[in-house]
Amino acid sequence: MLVRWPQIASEFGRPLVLPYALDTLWKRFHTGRQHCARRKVRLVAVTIKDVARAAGVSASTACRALGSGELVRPETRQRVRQAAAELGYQPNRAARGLSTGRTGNIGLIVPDLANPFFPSVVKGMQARAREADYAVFVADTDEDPTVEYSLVRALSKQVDGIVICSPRMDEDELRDAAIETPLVLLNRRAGRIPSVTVDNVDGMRQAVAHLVALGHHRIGYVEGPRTSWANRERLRGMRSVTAASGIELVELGSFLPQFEGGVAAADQVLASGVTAVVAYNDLMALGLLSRFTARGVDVPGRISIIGCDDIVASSMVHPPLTTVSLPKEMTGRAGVDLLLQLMDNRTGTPRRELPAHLLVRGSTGPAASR
Amino acid sequence: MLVRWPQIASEFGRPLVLPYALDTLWKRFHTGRQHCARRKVRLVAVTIKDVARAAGVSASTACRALGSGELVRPETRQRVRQAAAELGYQPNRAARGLSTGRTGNIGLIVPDLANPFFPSVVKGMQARAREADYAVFVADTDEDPTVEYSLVRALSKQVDGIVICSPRMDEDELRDAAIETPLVLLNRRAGRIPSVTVDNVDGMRQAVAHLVALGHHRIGYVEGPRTSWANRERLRGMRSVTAASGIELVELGSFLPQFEGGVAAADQVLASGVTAVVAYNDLMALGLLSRFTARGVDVPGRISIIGCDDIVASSMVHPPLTTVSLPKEMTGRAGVDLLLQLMDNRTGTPRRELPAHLLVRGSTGPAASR
DNA sequence: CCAACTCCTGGAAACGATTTCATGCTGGTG
DNA sequence: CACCAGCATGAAATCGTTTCCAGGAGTTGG
Repeated sequence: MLVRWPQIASEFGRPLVLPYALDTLWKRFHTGRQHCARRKVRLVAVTIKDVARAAGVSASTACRALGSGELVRPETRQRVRQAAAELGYQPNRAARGLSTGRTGNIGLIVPDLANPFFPSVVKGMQARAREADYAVFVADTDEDPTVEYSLVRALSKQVDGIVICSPRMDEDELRDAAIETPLVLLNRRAGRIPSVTVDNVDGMRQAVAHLVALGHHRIGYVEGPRTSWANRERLRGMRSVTAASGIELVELGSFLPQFEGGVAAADQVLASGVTAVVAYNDLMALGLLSRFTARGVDVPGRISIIGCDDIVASSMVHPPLTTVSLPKEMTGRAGVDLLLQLMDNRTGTPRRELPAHLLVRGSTGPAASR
Repeated sequence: MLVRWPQIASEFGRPLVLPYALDTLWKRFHTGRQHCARRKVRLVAVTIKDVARAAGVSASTACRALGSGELVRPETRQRVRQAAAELGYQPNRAARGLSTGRTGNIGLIVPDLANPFFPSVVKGMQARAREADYAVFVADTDEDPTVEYSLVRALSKQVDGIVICSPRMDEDELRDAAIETPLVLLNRRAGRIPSVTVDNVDGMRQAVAHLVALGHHRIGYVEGPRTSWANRERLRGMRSVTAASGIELVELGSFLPQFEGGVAAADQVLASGVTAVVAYNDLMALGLLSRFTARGVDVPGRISIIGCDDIVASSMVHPPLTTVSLPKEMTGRAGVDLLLQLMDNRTGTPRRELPAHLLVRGSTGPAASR
């Protein structure tokens, strides 16, 4: 039901294809020439009134028929829906937003899109959000907690709820933010704020168990940022698990949670005399590996490395990295789920904890004999 | 000027901090209790009427004062702006959108967020978009041209313009899409659609010149997807440059533009007897490198590798990858620039071509003697 | 036979910002 | 003194959707 309309097209400056009945457009054009000329986009929109007219009902009935469908005779609803489909009606989100106070958008804040961990989370969020007919704004803080807070404030006007992935803010700020707008945290717990986390302690348990089985007795842990909740959890896990197995734990850091941080940590790791090391994340593990390789230290012959996250790059290096794999896309999906739940039912503190699992690849091997 | 309001807070179900004068809120609450209860968010909003009242003018004047500032006495404008600042006024985007027909959003479509090339582009776009007070919707097509087109249609209702990065659609579809909504292409040229591209031919020239200087005479090119314009350009560049230098070019592929594609290509590269290979992108180059390392082929001793893009992972491997570095964030910024330009002046076909430059790292060396 | 009730529908009033149109005021000119 | 241009301002209409309210049609029960 597409109609070409040369007049408008010429005023518009280029060819136009309009999903609209010709006479209606013509009337609009002539009754409000100036208006149309200024607001060009308007011309092509099918409104709910058009649908209502086509179905022979009022706008209010059309609205009810297209919405919940309650309080309308099934026969009427059917007629309206068909008219809407035929005209290709798509509700104007701005108008709906104005009327309902909802935007139909959700926001996602991540520390650094350049860290391959986060794009995976974004993918998961988007997939789930689209299913629920929400669109996602993504914002990046460059690992700056200050930016993080101001982003929450700025975004909160444009979205119905916000998901923050691995927030670096302190707990008070998070609480403040959660008061202003529905908020869900990923990879972090704080107060009564809904959150999706991964069982870091169990992840570390699997890593240590693997190393113990390979005969390692002295294991290093390279810390990431102290502001990271995940780092604190992983450290806690390493401590309790090594203590339980009678293994000696050497704590190193903290370092930047990036490749460079791992490079910087490498020589300290070697000097500490451990035969295996667990890094806060894969980027750092890759940094360790790179520096070891450059210094001619054999991995895993002389030292074993385990990362955390399972980013794509970790299987691209040689040897491929043994790592504690986190369900990244699932984390994103679960975050949206919780947010949706939170948005129509403000009570409660939903929480979700997802499992991690160890992925054994080439960077771990039997402990070197002393 | 924050006021706690226990009554509303209790109805709201949790503590609330309101940036608003107490008496006005009180009035609103009592005149429209039900309404307020339903539309909870509304309660805390400062509208332009509040600003107008505070400044002692009408809403229309307030609007003019906050906008262009024309047609208002400077003194009045000053007063209105101050009132707005004091009340913390933030215009309701939905209402503005309804009135102006603009959304204040722009859309970005990328083939695959998991490819580290694209997040960098996203970062650049976002930085520029925020400067212009636009928000960015990001969507991911999973390399599927069909999804790409339907995403354009879906997004176009919610945004003022769309940027597509490395589109895989064919040219006709792109043209159709560009008719419906302002559109800018990144890494692709098609018809008269505005675009930001990188000088791929010159990038290949630099790569080949480097290899020639190292004594290579027979060079391979591993193709990416045939639907990729960048791939065609790079191939074209390789052909013309090698022809001009009297070098023999071996074309291989096409392969998936991912790590796995490079792995798959590696053995064919070896069998072809070249001493150096240029890959369509870094992910593929990393795949080649990985497979070579696994087979015990010395890089760069036996064979040199050059990638393209300069993703972060390419400096994390051993040896670090020599690559044709593309200005990723700049591409994103320039894309937004063009889109902004296009949105208020529909005529013209702005184009921007950015330079590439070769980054020599460890994966290239002198040609092996035969 | 009328009151009370349910079910569906249409009219109208929001929502908040923008823009058009009308009006009052000032100052300058014939 | 009359008239007009130009400026600053306010009132009102507009965008498209949702929701409230009133009312009509039909049913049930006293």
